[in-house]
Amino acid sequence: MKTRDKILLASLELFNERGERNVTTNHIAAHLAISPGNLYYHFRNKSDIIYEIFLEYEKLVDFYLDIPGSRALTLEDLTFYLESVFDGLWSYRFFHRDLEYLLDSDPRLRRDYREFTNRCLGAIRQIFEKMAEAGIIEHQPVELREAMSLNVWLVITNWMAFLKTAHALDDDNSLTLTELKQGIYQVLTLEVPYLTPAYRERVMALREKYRPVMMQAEA
Amino acid sequence: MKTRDKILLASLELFNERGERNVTTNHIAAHLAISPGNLYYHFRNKSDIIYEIFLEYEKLVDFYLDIPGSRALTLEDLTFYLESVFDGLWSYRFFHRDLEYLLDSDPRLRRDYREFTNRCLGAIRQIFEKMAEAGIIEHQPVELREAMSLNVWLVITNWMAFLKTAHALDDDNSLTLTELKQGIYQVLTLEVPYLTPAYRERVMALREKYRPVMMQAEA
DNA sequence: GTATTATTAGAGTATATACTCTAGGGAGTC
DNA sequence: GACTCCCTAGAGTATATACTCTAATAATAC
Repeated sequence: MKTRDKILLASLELFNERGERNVTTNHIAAHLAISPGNLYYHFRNKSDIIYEIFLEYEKLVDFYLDIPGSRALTLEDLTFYLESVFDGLWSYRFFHRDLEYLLDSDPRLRRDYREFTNRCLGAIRQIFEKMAEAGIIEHQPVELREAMSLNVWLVITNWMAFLKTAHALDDDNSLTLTELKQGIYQVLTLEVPYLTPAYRERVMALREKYRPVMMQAEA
Repeated sequence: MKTRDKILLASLELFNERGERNVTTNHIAAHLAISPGNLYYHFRNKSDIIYEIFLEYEKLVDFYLDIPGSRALTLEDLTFYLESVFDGLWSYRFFHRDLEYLLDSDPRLRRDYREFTNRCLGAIRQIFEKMAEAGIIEHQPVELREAMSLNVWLVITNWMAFLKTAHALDDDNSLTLTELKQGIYQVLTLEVPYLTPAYRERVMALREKYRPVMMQAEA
């Protein structure tokens, strides 16, 4: 593998593990057993590394959230979208942790991320529309659908932060992908009241699969 | 005012304005035109300052979210809770921005914040119960109410991050309390499908008051 | 083979950051 | 006046961080 790619991979790994704030360019170089000079030969600065990692993340999510216009949406599609989005969040989980700082330090990233958010919101809206067309949920006024899409986005992007801050994982940072995917339960909760009688049971069963085993230890 | 209190006040102000990560103890001292030695006479380290600020924040929210058990809940009560919570978020807005890092660097804070979250979730659950008792929303199974409370919490605590990252405020950090309170619109959106016929119109009118004027500039 | 280009090592640097240490001032008390 | 206690100044320091610079080595082109 090319050094450049190794740097990106190691950075992502370290960022995810320890948080971007706790990982310096020297750490990354040391982790790869290369010199700082080598790292700076491939990237102008830390921001550039982060930006490239974001581009990968963006590409991944854009790929998953490419909603086909031609055919009707099934429950399997819905499951796939949800699973994929949470997989993406997991693989690039450092990103949302320090998002505000990252956007403040890199105007390109700020601009791109804003557009990325808008595309995601658009995809969520589309999914809602196709769910309504497929008779999974009831039709809703545009205004309500818009606000609901935004709430879905808020729940999706911040479920992990909730787990990491409110959960009882003091010891090691033992967050797992399985726990993260319990966010799907929360997302589907938003749709519960809108389910059609025809689909209610099936969606509720799907939701049940992601139900947290035990929410949290008592204080 | 005592120097100690001045330090807390200036720290909060600078943290809110520039983000905790961008504010050093030297900055705080310089801002107050006192010496670093003086600052460290009053606080052992930066973490201690942050912890004390958190205690203030905690006290404020606990005070607002003290749900009286004796009388029925009114729409005015609900408005008060929502307004108060968003006021609190605004006054201590630096806190959620770097939350994960802060909790990682201070075990006291981690423990206290977790309990704080649980208390807030409890208060939200209570409010839902009292809204059901008052006939504002329909009764719901415990399991659904629990998941809904959590979603309310997610929307409340992350609405600001959404505004700061997705909104088109590149130039100056021109986020206003008014914009922040549009989060109330999002929270009430969660309750829309559960409103009783008796209250539906009134709650929808309340929600409309917080409606964003124009959501976001097109890309 | 030689010239050129791409890659790498590794020492080094300017700046920042959190924090320490010593000396002393001011106010009250005896 | 001397003693004490609280508070403050300000120089100073150890460490970290992002990044640079030079020289050398490997790869490729001709």
